[in-house]
Amino acid sequence: MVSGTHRYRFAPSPTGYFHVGGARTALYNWILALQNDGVFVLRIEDTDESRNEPQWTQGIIDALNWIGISASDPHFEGPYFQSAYAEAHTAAAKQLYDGGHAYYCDLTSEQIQERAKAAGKPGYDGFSRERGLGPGSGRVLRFKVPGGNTVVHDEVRGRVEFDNATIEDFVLMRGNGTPVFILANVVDDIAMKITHVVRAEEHLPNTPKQQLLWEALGVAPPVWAHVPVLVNEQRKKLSKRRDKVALEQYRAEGVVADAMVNYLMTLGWAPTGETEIVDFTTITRDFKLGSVNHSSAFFDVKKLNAFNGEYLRKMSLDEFVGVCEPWLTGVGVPWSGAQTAPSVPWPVERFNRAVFLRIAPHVQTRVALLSEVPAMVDFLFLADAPIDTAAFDKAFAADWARSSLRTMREQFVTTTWSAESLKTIVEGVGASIDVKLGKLQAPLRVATTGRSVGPPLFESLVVLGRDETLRRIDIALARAG
RNA sequence: GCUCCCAUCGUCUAGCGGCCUAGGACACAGCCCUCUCAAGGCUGCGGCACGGGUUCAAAUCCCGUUGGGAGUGCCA
Repeated sequence: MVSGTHRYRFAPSPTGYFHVGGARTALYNWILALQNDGVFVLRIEDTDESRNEPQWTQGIIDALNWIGISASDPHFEGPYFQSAYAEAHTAAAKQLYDGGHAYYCDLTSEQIQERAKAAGKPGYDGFSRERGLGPGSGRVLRFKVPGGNTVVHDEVRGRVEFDNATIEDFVLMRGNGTPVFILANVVDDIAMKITHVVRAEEHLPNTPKQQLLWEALGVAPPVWAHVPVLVNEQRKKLSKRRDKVALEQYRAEGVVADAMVNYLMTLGWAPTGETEIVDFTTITRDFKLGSVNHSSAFFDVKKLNAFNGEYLRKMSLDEFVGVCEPWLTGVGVPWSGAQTAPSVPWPVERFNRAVFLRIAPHVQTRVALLSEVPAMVDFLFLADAPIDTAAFDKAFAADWARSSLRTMREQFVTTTWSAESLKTIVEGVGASIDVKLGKLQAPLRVATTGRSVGPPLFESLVVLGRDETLRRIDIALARAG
């Protein structure tokens, strides 16, 4: 086993928004580094020039920072850029070639396919192994896979054995002289003294190749750990193309970091105890690679949202108001990169923090996502009630609707402007015409808030104010005809 | 096709040979609470893929079947 400092790494390629699966893998590595007082190395694998965009790198750093993996933490190292290590990759390739572990091949992929077809076996058949070709333009460098077996010792899966005969002589250097992922990855891991490679299960099949490379390079392989992949409803690996996987998107919708981290950690692993809602300290204390599940896990947005709702409700009022702010003002949270800030439904100058503070306790128990907050309080900051036509028509369909609303209005003029007295008035009106409060409040609610659902009505009206309430009732009465 | 991985409620999981009549959470349904909607409380629905072994005893160990998934690029 490894002695000395544990060095973990997270090696994403900057090819798009930050993937939730990547977030989970990063979290595993981070937690392990924290537990062992080790190091979390961030390496940006930017060797495929065709797919890389520089802006994604900052996105990765921002995303990591959001979930608590801070670049300024002493356990954090990097970012390193794979592209900066090209010389080391080339040198390793030469070492492998000189040592007889690799050879050049000039076959095109078409030729390889033809040979495979003729032989009835898929893959490259080692045609150039003994041809003694030297380097040259268009020639790829291939690894000479030795005979025998390769046994991978995996921290989550145990012992996995591969028959080397099933591993073809894979490419190390492209025809244009650039290294491919598998070589660059291993060389970088060696250069960065990585001791533990914790990554998604999709990498398990090429682990024997990497292990062979470590050995050919004369270095003892790291501890491997392959964690199950995250899948969609169809049980397919989460993909950027067809699934909603961008961490930034969940953030923009109002998922808070703690909820995201907690939820991600319940996928493939579970905290001990009765509840799944646990803080990060508990997670870092209890997490064990050995207890990570072996099967893929469905990334369930519904459950994520439920977690988020719990986190929101657990906050103090101040905290809650604080996290709501960006959705109310359009500023406050760094929607970095290509992510656009949410649009606020009212003119910014109409927003009043003190007013929101009064209604906030009632919205706190009613939202799962922060992005749902504006629609719940927009009636307070819009010049007029944002009338939902269908709700309006339905509320005013009853024959008692207009008359009862008029009666309420009359009494609203002189009453004490408190939730209790408003409720008493409405109840009184209801009793006189034998209509239950639940039904009777509908016209009043739609007239003043524009919607059939929302925060408690009387508290809302108190915050709205007497004058505005009366004005909106008049408008609604006129509209109802 | 080949290689590898996987298999407990619909979903995420607890369980690592007897504490299991299989526990929790999300979702769903009902009830309570209630000015709408939530939140909260209670209740319910629902699972060890199948077949063989091993054992006094198997969800737990072994083998097979079936079913999923991943990999199979001069992508990472």
